Amino acid sequence: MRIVIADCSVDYSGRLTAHLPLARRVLMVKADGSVLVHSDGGSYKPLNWMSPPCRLTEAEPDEAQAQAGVTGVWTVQNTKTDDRLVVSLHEVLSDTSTELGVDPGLVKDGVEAHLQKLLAEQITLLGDGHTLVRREYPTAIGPVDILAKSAGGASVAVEIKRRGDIDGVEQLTRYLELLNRDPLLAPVDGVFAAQEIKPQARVLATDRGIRCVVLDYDAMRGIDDVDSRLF
Amino acid sequence: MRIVIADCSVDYSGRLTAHLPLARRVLMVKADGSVLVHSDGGSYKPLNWMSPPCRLTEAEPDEAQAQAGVTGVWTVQNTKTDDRLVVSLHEVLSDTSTELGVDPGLVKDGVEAHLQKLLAEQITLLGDGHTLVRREYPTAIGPVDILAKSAGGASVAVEIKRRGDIDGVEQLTRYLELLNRDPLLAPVDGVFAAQEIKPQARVLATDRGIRCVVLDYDAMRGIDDVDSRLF
DNA sequence: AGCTAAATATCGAAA
DNA sequence: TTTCGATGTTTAGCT
Repeated sequence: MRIVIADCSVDYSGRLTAHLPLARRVLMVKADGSVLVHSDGGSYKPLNWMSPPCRLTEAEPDEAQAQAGVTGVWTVQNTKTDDRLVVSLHEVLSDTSTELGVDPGLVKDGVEAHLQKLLAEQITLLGDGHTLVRREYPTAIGPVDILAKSAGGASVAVEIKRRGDIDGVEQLTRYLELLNRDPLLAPVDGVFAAQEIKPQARVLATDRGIRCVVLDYDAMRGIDDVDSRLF
Repeated sequence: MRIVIADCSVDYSGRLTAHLPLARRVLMVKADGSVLVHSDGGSYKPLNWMSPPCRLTEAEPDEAQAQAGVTGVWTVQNTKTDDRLVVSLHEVLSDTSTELGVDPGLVKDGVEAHLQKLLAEQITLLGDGHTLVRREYPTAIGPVDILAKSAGGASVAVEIKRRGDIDGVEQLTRYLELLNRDPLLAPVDGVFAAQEIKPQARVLATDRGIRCVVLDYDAMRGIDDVDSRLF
């Protein structure tokens, strides 16, 4: 990992073209040759960057560039596409390199897959007497998160989201349209289950006869823990 | 901008919980208090981070932590949510601060609006004899990207995307339904135009009688350049 | 302010 | 390998 702090201007060309005017910035060069250009604000996203696979070449400025105060030019060329990042360095305040080694990587917990697993285990959250048919029930346009049966024996298709948006309702609507063509399943009711359901999504769902269920992740995880202790 | 290179472990809790085992990493502390944890690989995305608004507090390790080799603990707390990032520092190799100032920001060029402009200029890409009626043709549920007429005089509504997804087909379907109610326009054919069309989107479009057209951005831009030179 | 769509998205799993 | 959906998405545009 090489970190350079310098006054620089940056030009990118690839899917789009973009330009960064001269200013003081942090340049991060990773071991794989990728380059990140960071400012002292904004989010974790760099102002500009080049993703691997790519190669960094350093060159002296030509006469006109030198005249403009450029002391060095970095060209970062993607080795598979024609994406290119050109950094024109003016004053360089710092240039240090450190060996970091390979990172052991991130351990995550608590995503949508977990929600699906938990709801499958606690299927009666959909209503008393509900039973699980299967998770990832396959259809021609993709798998339905959960297929269940209600106490009355009707099929229930469940779409699970962390954040319930209009897109999710549209998705479930398509599944329902398809599933209801299957005489072995029809009629199929829809349930839109999410940790948080946006008002517009709720309105659309209700309008289409789709039931909304808000999932309490912590509570579900808690019950899961209790089960783990009991068995 | 403060940059620290150190052996550290990191814990995040918020929307999810995540843990980074002890390893050598780069910590970037921006002027707004946000923190980025970078390794020497991957993309521009940090291994872990805290977005502003947030506050960084540094503390001494407790006895147990000190016993484990921890020399300092950073707690980065989001000031609006209960998201929290905890960095346990072991050996610190480097700790430097630099004043960067406010960045003038990125200048972009060449996105979806450009695709629309190019297709309007090269409307015969839809088929011989096609003529442009207008871009951004207004309807009650929003403007259609392009309205054209085919050689046979039929109306053609075009939805343009950079990446053609199912959403875009749904959007075009809604437009077509509305436009076909207008006796002055009906019948209106649909064309789904994108740089890249996902298979599922293509299936859905075809099923609904919507034609798919893949746009070659570079070729269209090339022709545009030729035109620019001629006139 | 709130919502929707795009992104040089990135990332991971499944087919 | 390609495709597809999720993301602590982030970001920009619009109502």
